[in-house]
Amino acid sequence: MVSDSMDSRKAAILRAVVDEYVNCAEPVGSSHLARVAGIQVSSATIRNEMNLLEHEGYLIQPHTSAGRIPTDKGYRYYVDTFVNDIGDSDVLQFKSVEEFFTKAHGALAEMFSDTSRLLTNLTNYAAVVTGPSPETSLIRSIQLISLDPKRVLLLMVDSKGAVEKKVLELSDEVSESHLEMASALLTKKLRGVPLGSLVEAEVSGNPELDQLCVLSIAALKELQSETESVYIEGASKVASAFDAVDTVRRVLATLEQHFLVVSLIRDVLSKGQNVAIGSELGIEPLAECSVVVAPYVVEGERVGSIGLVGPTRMNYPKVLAAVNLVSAGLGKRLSEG
Amino acid sequence: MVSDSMDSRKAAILRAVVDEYVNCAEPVGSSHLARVAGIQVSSATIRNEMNLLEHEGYLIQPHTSAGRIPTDKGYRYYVDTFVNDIGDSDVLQFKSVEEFFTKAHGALAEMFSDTSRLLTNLTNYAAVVTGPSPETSLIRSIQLISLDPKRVLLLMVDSKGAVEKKVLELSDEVSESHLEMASALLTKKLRGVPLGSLVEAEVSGNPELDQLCVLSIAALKELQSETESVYIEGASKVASAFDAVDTVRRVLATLEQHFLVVSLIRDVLSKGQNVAIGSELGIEPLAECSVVVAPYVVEGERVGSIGLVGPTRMNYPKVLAAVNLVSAGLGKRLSEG
DNA sequence: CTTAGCACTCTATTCTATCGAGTGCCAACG
DNA sequence: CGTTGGCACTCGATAGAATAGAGTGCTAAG
Repeated sequence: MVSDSMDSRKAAILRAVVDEYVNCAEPVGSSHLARVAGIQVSSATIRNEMNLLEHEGYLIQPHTSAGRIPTDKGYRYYVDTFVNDIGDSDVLQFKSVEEFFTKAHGALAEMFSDTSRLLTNLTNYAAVVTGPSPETSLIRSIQLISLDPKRVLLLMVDSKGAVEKKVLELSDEVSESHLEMASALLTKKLRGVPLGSLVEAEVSGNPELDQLCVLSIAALKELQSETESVYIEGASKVASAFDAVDTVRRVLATLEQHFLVVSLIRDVLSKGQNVAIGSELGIEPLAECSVVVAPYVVEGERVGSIGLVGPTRMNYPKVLAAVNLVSAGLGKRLSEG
Repeated sequence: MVSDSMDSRKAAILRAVVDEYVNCAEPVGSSHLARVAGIQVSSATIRNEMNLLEHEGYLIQPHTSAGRIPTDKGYRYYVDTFVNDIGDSDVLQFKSVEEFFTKAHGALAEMFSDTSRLLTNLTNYAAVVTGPSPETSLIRSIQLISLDPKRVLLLMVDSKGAVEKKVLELSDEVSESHLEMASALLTKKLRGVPLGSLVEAEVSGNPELDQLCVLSIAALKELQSETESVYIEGASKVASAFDAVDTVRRVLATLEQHFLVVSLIRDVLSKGQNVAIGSELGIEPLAECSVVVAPYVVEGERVGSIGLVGPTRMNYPKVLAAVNLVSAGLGKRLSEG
């Protein structure tokens, strides 16, 4: 990496590139910027700066002799730096959100799916709303049962007697005795632990046992995410956001795996972030997507979260404003009712 | 239209064209059929027959010197004629459906969305499950209130005191006095009628009043559809079914309008059909789609329905088998619980 | 009635030539 | 020394021309 000296002019240029690219979806060139943006230098100077920005990893050229587009790092800088400039955006939007929440009524589930629809309509991206987590039940016991040499059924019984199950796919065959040992070990370690607060498996020495434990804990985490209620709306917006039908398919297929989306949102929030960009998501099929999330607060407690999924080339200011507005509105509404 | 004499060989050829096109998604030519299908005549003969089938409207050529693809009419004939040949399809599928319903558990809503997911996974098309209609409430009164010259708010109060509202968009301006007359007329005619069994508006003589009545009744029907619970899954399957991203967007946007989907399914069933093909749907953005539906029966009563939405180039035998299997399973499961 | 043969049509593919947006570099300028 | 106009260069996108081949309709013979 080159000496990152980000003076204010370079920052302004980076910002202009992001804004322009978000609008037009086409690589933006130096002369275009000189004309459009409020930057009072010649295109040659802009070219120099863009060159630097490229070497520092904020921009790339899709091919020589095209304009430039922001990298994930570029978007990240944009979000971190310029987001504070943004007031709560349009008044129009503000009013319609307020109106929505004063008129909203009906059951909780309806409230959430309506909120999800509101979000997707406000922003034209796909929206996610997670409901409050089910009361955290405690793990009582865990059983691993062989289905065939490489597939194992995980049974979890919780403190209320509910049984949840999940199939593990192993990479290597495992003996019955190992299964029994792992069952005992997991039950001993996890008994009384709430499903919501699982930590990583500690190493037990034996590699085969470890494999089982790691897989089991991963499966338990999935279970938790699966039992959470999720409302996702706006599939058609995904189809508008990308022009490769293949990307659309990949993204939609991923969004249909609710537990993935839930744990994605959880991960982002747990890092204290509210934006995750492209590769930062760590989910290959969503490499071209960004996620903007916010928790909503009822009686001082974060009970759930809302989020938007769109292309990395996303209108961050607008989306951040929408997410903040809606999460505040939702929290307030739920605190009253 | 030419003298439709559909002898058995022509029917076999039509069938083979549909089968082949469903598989390969490419126009099928005469020589290809002569090779692949179990038809023991030369390609020249097949060509002659295909020519006839085209003139009779069962097939078309996308362009001269491409193979042929079925028209909506072609699919219709295929479905009406050959569907009885089809046993309950794969045993594998049968078993997995049975297994699903013996293991199924959880709340009603969960049951429906799981069923929807089952359907979409079995078939690789988008699935729709409608829950039981809410207890049919009776209309108590109807009020039309002017918002601005061309927009009117319809208020409906039902027998339980619940208020539902809907905005009507008029093509012509309407006077206050007409609104009052229409309100009175509608209330008189519809008082005590269950929302579910609205019939078309009868003519009252006055054209302006009629416009209002027709619009109001349409709005009330929409209201009914909107309050029905719907579970739609498989957006990503839509993205796989079409290769024009624009078509994908259109179809997904339409599927997101739940009331449209619900009334579509209702319409198909009310005609005693269970398949609607392309233009038969009467919904422009779904012109390239087909819908296969089945009601499910609990304690002798049709309480809801399930359906699949895919491209007209859909695997009808498989989908019909799946729909029948699942509706039977769902009905049985709900009758027990 | 069926079928082999053939001329014909028209899309899809490939290749080439051209255009132009955008760049990097350099020399001149304030 | 930062800024700017000028310029040669690169490379994708677009348009046109040539070719290949799949598939047809028709005709004449079996």
